[in-house]
Amino acid sequence: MREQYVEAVLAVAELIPAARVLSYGDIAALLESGGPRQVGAVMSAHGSAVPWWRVIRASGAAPAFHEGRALVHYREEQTALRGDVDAAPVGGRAPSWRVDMAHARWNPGEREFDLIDTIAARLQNPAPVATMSDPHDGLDA
DNA sequence: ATTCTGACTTGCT
DNA sequence: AAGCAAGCCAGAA
Repeated sequence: MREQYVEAVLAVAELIPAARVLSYGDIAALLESGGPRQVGAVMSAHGSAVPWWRVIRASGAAPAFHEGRALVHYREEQTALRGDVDAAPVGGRAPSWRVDMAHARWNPGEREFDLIDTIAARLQNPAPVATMSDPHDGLDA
């Protein structure tokens, strides 16, 4: 997967405000590139440095294998949740709670949307900078 | 080139 | 509401 893609996904993840979330699929859609699984792959491998708990499954379920740590953050940020948060923190079974997507799903404002659009554009155009006024016609070599 | 796999989604029981 | 199958996208074996 291109390094650019990783950067783009992480960049979007960082834009998500506290107490709000986006699904893997949402991010793929915003970037108009790849799919939910690609975004998931990026988060899995490079997500540790960003607010990864704000990128979840479309169902509202927290990232697989990280439900516990995610819950800590949700409580901290007062993210809207549904279900029995206090019930059985037991391993094995799936958590009995979910993020309330209807209320916590983030809708990028015009400003953020532009920013994301720029990121998406850069993703498809490898070298958007410094080329337009540059007199170099062909890439020699 | 083919097959397997996964921090995913959706639709159908 | 919970489980299952199929679809999907890309990287790895």
